[in-house]
Amino acid sequence: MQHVSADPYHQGNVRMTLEKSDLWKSFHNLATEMIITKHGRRMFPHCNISLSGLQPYANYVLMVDMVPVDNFRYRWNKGQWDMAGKAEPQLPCRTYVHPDSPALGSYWMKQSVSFLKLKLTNNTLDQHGHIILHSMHRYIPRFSVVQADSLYSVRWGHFHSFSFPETSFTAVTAYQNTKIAKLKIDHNPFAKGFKGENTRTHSKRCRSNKSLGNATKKAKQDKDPGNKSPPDLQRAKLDCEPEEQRIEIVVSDKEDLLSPWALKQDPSQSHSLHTELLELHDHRQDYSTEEQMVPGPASMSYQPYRSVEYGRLPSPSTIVEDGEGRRSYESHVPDVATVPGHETTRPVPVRDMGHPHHHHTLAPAMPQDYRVSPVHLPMSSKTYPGHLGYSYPLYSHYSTDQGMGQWAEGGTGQYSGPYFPHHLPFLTSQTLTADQGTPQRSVYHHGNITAEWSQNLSLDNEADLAIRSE
DNA sequence: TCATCTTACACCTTTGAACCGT
DNA sequence: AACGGTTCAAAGGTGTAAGATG
Repeated sequence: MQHVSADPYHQGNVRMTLEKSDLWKSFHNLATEMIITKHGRRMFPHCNISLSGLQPYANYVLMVDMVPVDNFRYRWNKGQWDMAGKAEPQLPCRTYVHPDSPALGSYWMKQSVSFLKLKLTNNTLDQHGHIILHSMHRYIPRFSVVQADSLYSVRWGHFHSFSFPETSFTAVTAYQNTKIAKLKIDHNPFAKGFKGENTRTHSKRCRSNKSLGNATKKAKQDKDPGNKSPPDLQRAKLDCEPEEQRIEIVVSDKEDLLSPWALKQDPSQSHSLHTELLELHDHRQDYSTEEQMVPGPASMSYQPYRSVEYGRLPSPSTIVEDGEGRRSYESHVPDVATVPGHETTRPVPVRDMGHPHHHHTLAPAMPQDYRVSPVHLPMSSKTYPGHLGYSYPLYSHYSTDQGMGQWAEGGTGQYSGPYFPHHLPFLTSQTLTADQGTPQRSVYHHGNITAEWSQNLSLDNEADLAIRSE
């Protein structure tokens, strides 16, 4: 198969559209909750996007990670979400790489891209590559498209990052809002067993009135329909992070952006703001990337964008809405290739991860600090038509107050060294797991061992592409 | 006591192998 | 032998209830 590398300086205008936007909005209007479990739970609705504006014969890697919306912990109280203090220290941020990555632009644009198999967990020691989240914290998925011929070269790619306000959610271990649970039952085919009140199981499960479950008890509290919004939600900072690591999120309550928190509290204010910005300013990075927040329909009269060209001015952008309610964001930012020469050549000690001053060692084109990003690779990255493949999430930044047990403990596939290869600030240290129950490819990326991994990856990708081209 | 988390469970869909007919 | 359709069992995705935990 012939690979044609696109001129990084003349990339097209990348546009991303959220599929099933209406469904997302339905959940968003009730304050979306996503169950997280020890062994990992899929999202519902799951992330499904479509892409355009890619170069058909250039390879791209698609990724998604979960960005904390703010720096608070929440609690469900009397039918509404209340702030319940400061957020827990940030966990090792994992990035889920779409199992088809890398693939040609034509492949990504041919059909919508599903992140169905992405799983969320609250298990900080998870080794299955699931995205680790804190319960009772709020997140928003961030999709990233980077032109790269392999995961190996992602580090040099130019990132286009997109977020959709209606996909924000609160991670929970059990549903707090029964309306959310009901909505999930209504739309998730796997939950059909819970449809209808007259089912055998339902009557069986309701046999005990004195032992009402969490959600049942909460249902009584739901009598109060007003989901009030913490006023501070409109502007919150991750001030638990060092200055350089702060993610600033500016959110207005225009339209339904975070509406369960804002509109229902005081509808009169729902249209008081005519700006809708959600900026994720990650000051840690000095790299070139674009991060774009797709606004709600009501915001069509203006041009909100979140194209954060770190160190550069944001560029013009266009909001596009099709007849089916899908919204997309088109990037007009001229891509600027980042070159390896921007990186430092000094290895970074593990203990310094998350240090406020480490950002100078960053690669120039990563949405987060991926210097210490152990990569999960499957035994094979092959995916077949009609079958979803494995995931090989990347791991991003740590902060100093995060437990490192996940990486520090010994054994197969465990990181054991204090340094990361200086020439691989992005793909580093290990392959922890493939899929559950799958034999692990354990490679510690030091020196020429890295080349071994690279070779394996390359071979897998070649085979993958060959299969797809058939 | 309370909020939150974990686990087991029944029910369901999805998946893929086996089987059959053409 | 190859292909396509059907069947069926296993695997795995759901929310709920009940108990555990801190």
